[in-house]
Order: sequence, then C-alpha cells, then structure tokens
Amino acid sequence: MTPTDAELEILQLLWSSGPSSVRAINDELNKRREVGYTTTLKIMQIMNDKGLVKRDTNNRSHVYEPIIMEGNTKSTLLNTFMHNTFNGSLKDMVIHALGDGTSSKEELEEIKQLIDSMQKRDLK
Amino acid sequence: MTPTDAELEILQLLWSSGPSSVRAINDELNKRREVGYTTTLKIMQIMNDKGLVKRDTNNRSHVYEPIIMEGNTKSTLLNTFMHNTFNGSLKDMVIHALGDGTSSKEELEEIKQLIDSMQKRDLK
DNA sequence: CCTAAAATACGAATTTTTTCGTACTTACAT
DNA sequence: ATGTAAGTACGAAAAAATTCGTATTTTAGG
Repeated sequence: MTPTDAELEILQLLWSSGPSSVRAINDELNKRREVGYTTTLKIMQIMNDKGLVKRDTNNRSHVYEPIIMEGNTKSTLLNTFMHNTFNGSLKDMVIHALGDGTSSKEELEEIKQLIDSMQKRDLK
Repeated sequence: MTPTDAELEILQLLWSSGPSSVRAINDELNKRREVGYTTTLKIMQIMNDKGLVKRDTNNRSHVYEPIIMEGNTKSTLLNTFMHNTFNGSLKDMVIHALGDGTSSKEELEEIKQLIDSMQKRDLK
C-alpha cells in the first residue's frame, strides 16, 4: 500500500532519522509548521494499522520504525505520478524538470553519468 | 491554481484534443473506466469556476477549453511532487526513474541529448 | 405544438484524508 | 500515596475530492 502525503512526510523523517517516538517526529514537523501532537500520533497509528510502519510498545513512549522500503516506495509514487502527469514518459518529465533551468552544471553532469552507467549495465 | 487528479485527467484530454464538449470528454474517459456523465460535467463546471478552463455557452452543448498552459501546469505539479517525495532533488528522482531499467536505449540517449542542449544553453 | 432525447444546474451523499478534543493510562517526583 | 506531566486510544469533526441523483432547460423532429 502506498502512503498519503501526510504519511509520506512522516516516513521521510523515519527513513532519515531511524526509529523515533511520536514526540520526536512531532517536534521535527513543528519546525516546519504547526501540527498538533495528537494529529501526528493519529497518522502514525494509522500507518501502523496499514502496515507501513511497526512499533515497539514495550516502553510507555512507543517507538515507530518504517516497514516499507524508501526506494520501493518512492519508485512506486514516481511511477504513479509520471503516469498521471506525463503519460508515463520519462523523457517528457525530464524536459519539464530541466525546463526552469535551475539545475546546476554539476547536477546535469551527474545525471548524464547516471544514464551512462545505466546504458553500460544494459549491455551486459 | 493547481488541478486535482480528476481535473488533470480531463485537462490532458482538452490539451490534446482541443476544445471539447462534456459528452466528448466523458466518452473518452469511459474508454478507460466507467464514469457517470454528470460526474464529468461537475468536474468540468468546477474547473470553470476555478478558472482552469473557460467555456463557450452559445450553443446548448457547451464547449470547454483550457486556460492554464500545459507546460506550466505540469512543471508546477512536478515541482511539488519532487519537493514532497525527493526533497527537491532532480538527481534522486532520476535515479528512481531509471531504477527499474525499463527505459529503452533510445530514450536514454534522447535524455542525454536533452541535457547536452541544456548545458549548451547555459553557456550562452 | 408537443414530446422525447440530450444538456445543464445544483444539492447532496460518499469517500478519503487530515486534524483535533477528550478520556484514559502510566510513571515519576515529591 | 498521590498529583502532575507525558503518553496512548479513539471517536468524530473538518476539509478536500469525487460521484451521482434529480430537477430543469433546451432543441430538434414529427
């Protein structure tokens, strides 16, 4: 199953920070915007019910940890988005991504090298 | 303002087919899945209220036409998505897009050339 | 003219997601 | 032991998006 936007925002924090309490996550979120503690709690409970995360309830303060993998999850989200918005065309998507010209020369070079490495892999 | 998913699906048809009646759009949608006529009508009316499209009401069957531009709209959607999912990193997004290895050799080559043309433009 | 087919208008039900209030529980400090 | 601070549980409100039923209007054909 695929996360909603609110769930994804929390998942990102769990992926980068590792297992965390609701308090820790809520504190992080509140650095960006005001969110009630029970709101964060509820989303994390829902994610637990859905099987997106698991939690350790041994201590009073429960510790949550992602079950779904970051890479798989993002690839799935990307595929859905690319399908909905660009009719599945990676090329069209890249065109729009490059369109505003905010990409640095270095970033563009890195991406070209990425593609090169993909092409080499295909040859094997 | 940015379209919802249902709105985007209809906009894509309007962008590719040009000004269309509700009937024509609903017929197209029903090639993909079952949608009630009044559902399509309602979404198109909402888009008109929001200013995403305009319509010609001179004839009984109203003809809708996009106001927002395809390129701008997709770029905005892409930026939001890239921000939410990849922390704004184009490179990370491309990594995941290439990850499944379903891109053809030709497509990869085209994308590299796209990047080359971007780099050349930067130099000017 | 009158009717039937095809459209629009519009409110409202549904569905999904997000937010939060309140009740209850736990543990620690005094 | 007991009050208080910090948790959890949970229902339900609020918000956003989608779907559709029904009433009304329009118009072309007979």
